[in-house]
Amino acid sequence: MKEVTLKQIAENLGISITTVSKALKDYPDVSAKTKARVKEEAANLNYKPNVFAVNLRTKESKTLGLIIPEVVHHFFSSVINGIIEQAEKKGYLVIILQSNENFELEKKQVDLLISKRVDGIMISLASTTAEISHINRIKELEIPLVMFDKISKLVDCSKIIINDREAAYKATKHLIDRGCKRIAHFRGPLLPQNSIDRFLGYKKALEDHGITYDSSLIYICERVNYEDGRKAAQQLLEDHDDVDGIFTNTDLIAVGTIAVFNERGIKVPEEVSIMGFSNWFVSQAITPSLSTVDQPGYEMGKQTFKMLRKEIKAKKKKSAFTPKTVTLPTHVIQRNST
Amino acid sequence: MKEVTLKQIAENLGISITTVSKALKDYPDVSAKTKARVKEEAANLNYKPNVFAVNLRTKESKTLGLIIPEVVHHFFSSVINGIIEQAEKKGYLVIILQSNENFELEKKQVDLLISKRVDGIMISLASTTAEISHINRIKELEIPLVMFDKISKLVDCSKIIINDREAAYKATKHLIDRGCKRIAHFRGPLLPQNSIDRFLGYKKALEDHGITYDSSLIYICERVNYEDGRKAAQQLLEDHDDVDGIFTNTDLIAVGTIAVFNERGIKVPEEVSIMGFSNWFVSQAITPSLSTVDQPGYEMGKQTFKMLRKEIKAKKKKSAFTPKTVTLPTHVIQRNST
DNA sequence: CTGAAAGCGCTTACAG
DNA sequence: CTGAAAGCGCTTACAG
Repeated sequence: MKEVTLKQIAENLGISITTVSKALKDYPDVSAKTKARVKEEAANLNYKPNVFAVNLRTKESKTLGLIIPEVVHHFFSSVINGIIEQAEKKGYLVIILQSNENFELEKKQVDLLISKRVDGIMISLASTTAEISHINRIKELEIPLVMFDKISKLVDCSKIIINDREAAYKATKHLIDRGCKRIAHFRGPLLPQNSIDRFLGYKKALEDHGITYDSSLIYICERVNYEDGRKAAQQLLEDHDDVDGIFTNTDLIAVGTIAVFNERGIKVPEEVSIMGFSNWFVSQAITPSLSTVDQPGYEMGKQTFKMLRKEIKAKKKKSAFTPKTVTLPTHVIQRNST
Repeated sequence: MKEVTLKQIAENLGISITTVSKALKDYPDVSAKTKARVKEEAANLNYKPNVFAVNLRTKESKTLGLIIPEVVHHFFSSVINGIIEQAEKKGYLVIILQSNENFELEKKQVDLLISKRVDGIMISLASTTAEISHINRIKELEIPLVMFDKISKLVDCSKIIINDREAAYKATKHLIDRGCKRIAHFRGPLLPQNSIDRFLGYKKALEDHGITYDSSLIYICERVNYEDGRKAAQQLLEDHDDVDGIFTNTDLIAVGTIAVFNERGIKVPEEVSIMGFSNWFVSQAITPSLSTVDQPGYEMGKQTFKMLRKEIKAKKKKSAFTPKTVTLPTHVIQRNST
């Protein structure tokens, strides 16, 4: 099957390639009659423009790049969902890369997307990302860029986030309101801003409510997953016997914690209240169901794409674009673990 | 910042574009000395070939398309993970589209990927896909194609699957082995092959073990999710009081079922045993933990990409390629719900 | 209203 | 060993 080109149509109709091209794009300086003939012939031959040629001419690919720490992840996959749905509606396709929380891989992936000449990049940083020169290179090349969720405050670009500190404050306050006096925190790694902010929100809530902060109640979960939650819970049980509340960095940690407590016959929430973060599907399915903070993944994806599109449009019109930060609301969801 | 092109390098060095191009690609007919000079200059200027031009010339995009029913889905996101990891290693990027189990959307997405001129397409069909002319069009255009998990037997292409019938047979037999005599099946929709096969495996297991098949014990879960599982469970409780085992089409249905039973004080597995399918993360986290069948998502993604790559390579060499079907092994995982 | 021509940036068959 | 030339398929400024 031979590919149909403008040349083909032009020859069939005995007119020039230029006119065919203009007719198909509804240029005003082509007669209605010619337009009709061209369009009919194009439809008959089922003409589809060669995107490779169009890309080369227009210097646009109508393709966006997305770098995300993990794909098998309720929250991030919800973000993907929000992004690709919106993008498709507006004629953009999305290349998805997974950094696997790995800084080196993330750097390579940024290079890959740049050399692919995507029209814009969306990124949520890996937990091990220690510096941001690779991100700044995106800015230098003037490629539209939006960061979401796991951002760096050092990069001057649009950001779609939640207020992690405030959300963590609310979560911790919820434990305090439920009567907890000695509250541990299973936090994420040291680098990511959101893990820092959640820790700070926790600490502030304690201080504001007359509870002394005790650093021995802080446990670090490097991979922020179920296994880490189990380990932290086991360690906590060895170290302390007076903890009556735990605020975890994310739901999976809380699920691991509850699993250990269930196995050991420790009653949740009677003996210890547990608070998750993110509202994964699993949090409503376990027993006891998990109180948590709702983190709007789908909406975050949607807003991320929309912001990127604004920047792309501004760039095309060569009009100025000032990066904006959008903070999405969160709220505590009370279930049976608190 | 001006883009660096071959022309730029050629001018700087006072040689032709042709020679620069050949030097960078290590053509044997360029002197070692010239190659060295060209490579040095290219490195200095941080030259990156313009992919748009390369695509146009080589008629290759080094980009693949993936259409998947749902992204926020443990199994499918694992498949995505397997695909994009392998693809990236081999220099391919992947555009991901979500059909949302919608036939019409799936058709449009196939068109989109075709017009994007991806080098190959990987697809898992939507549950509502009623006919496959859109898939056959991919074949007609000679675009390499691999189907996985939710396939159509009518399409002549490579497939990466599990033996759904056998897996369902094993799952049902497991319930029988655990002493169940009256076993219901919460099945998926009527169209998808895997939902049909799982139903047939269930039926066959009953027959082989002297249990009469009773169509009133079959409930259809259209969206195959938690809510559907809850509804089916509630309906079952109204219709029957003698069921002692349930085999569900997928884990989420089982999770919804267990939730209803927990709320009503029906003991699992003492009164009813429940068997899931797919081994989602959630199945190990709930109480009681869910017995299920392991469905290797990551491996399926990996094999899907590998098969597609073989076909792409064969096409490039214009050598014949015979579609193959790979069936991945599954096994029953016993936990506390049976 | 129509079309010749230049050009996007690369690759490669061919001549010398 | 080097390079002029054609060409991938499109877009668009310009001339008529």
